Amino acid sequence: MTALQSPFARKLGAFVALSEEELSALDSLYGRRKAFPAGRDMVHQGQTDQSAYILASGWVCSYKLLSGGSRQIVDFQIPGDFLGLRSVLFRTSDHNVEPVTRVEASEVLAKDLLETFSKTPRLATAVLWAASRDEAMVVEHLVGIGRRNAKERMAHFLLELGARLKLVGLGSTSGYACPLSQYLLADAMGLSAIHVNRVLRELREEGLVTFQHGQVEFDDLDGLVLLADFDKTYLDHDGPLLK
Amino acid sequence: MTALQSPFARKLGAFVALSEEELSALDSLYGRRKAFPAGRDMVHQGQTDQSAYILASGWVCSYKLLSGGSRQIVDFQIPGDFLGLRSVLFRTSDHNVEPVTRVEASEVLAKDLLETFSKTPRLATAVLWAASRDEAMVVEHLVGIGRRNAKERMAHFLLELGARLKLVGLGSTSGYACPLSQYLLADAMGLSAIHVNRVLRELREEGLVTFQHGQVEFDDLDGLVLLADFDKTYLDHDGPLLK
DNA sequence: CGCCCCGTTGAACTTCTTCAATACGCGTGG
DNA sequence: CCACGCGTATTGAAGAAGTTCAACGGGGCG
Repeated sequence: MTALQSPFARKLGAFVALSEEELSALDSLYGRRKAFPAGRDMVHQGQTDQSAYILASGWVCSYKLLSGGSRQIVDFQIPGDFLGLRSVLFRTSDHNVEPVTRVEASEVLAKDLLETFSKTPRLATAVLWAASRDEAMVVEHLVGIGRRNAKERMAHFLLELGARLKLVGLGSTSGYACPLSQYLLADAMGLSAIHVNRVLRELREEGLVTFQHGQVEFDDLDGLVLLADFDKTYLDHDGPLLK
Repeated sequence: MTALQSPFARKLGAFVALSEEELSALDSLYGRRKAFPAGRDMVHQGQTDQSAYILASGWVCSYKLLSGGSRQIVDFQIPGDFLGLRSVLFRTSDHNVEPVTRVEASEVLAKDLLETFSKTPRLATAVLWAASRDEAMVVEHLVGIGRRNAKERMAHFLLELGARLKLVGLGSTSGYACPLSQYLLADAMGLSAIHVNRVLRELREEGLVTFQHGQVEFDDLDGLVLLADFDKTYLDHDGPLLK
């Protein structure tokens, strides 16, 4: 159980130390497992009454389109992330969701979710904690686009992604596998794809990070953290915050 | 009662038609009334265990500081807005809150809030609806900074603010009073104050909107909406969404 | 009166975008 | 098996958008 935890359990475990009982309650949450091919939207803007999902494998992005045709990616979800928590609670999806890779996700029914929460409140705390972190990340993203230049922004993004992946066992302080194209990066960072390319080259040439062939390698983690003004505290928590 | 509603009641009423009973339950929510002078932070980053507030008068902004000294304003709160709902539920404030003007706000204790929610669920729905709208606004803000140029961004911002103010009776389709300096606008839009000045001049000279002497006047609302790619639907709802 | 904050404008400069062209890998159909 | 097309990565050069530096005017307040 401990060795083969799901990414979701692993992530929650970083926030709240979970008992065997709570872990099994978590298992009962998982509904039907569904697969989605890369590229075709899972969720459309304005769609109502949809399920939530827990990502088991693969990456997705949440984005909004503008009338001019450009798009802004609001955030990425990686394995272990909860998808559509808000839209279950409020039944309003104001953005689209597109799988970046092939994706496997477990459906979570609103009923089961609420039931589990009332039976194991610590689990609810953990999930809401995770949701709160997601919100904070959107704010941090906003700050980055508004007040960081392209290089700092990219550095911060790669570090944050690394921290999140490490939390679910998909990365380490030395690097991680990353399926994002430069076009996706551009839409996330509010840049052009060409500039993304240049920025990545500069970061590489300065010996800070190498992002090539779907692999991010931190060549100088401290230097990168410094450049990005990255808050290292939540990069490094190995034990649960709440015993 | 109906004539002299608080801004908060007025806003919730736009989402959910409230009965007399629900309105009086709302009244019981309001705790001690506090006043804050302009300029001195009400909430600091990292502060724990603080109250929530409902703004009665005045404007505040929520912002984050970067190590370089620049800051990014995440959003503004106006009369009727709930302040710190999240930090009551999660007890983590990851940003600062500064009054833009002198502010009067009613304290809301977590206990009273939850109690009221369980007694009058429709009120809970209304509050969460409002919270959800706030979240959506942060996302829209992110999109604007990432993918709209300065003029479109400013236009969108002024329209959104107008829509929010109209909801609480502090504005109309022709304009509203706005205490924000060009420096505050700059920090909100991710621009320099100088460029904000230029953009405002251009918008004025093109006959779209005039922002001078603390007053925003929509000179050509349709033209502005067009320029900003503004979703007019929630600008215009005069009646409650939920009877 | 003088100070400070805010608004305003000009001019030089940086950052990022756009346009254009080339290269590479991979899968498909001939 | 190879040619072709498509999506992605890469680079150069010109141009647009926004920043920075510098200076000045006006109004409110101690």
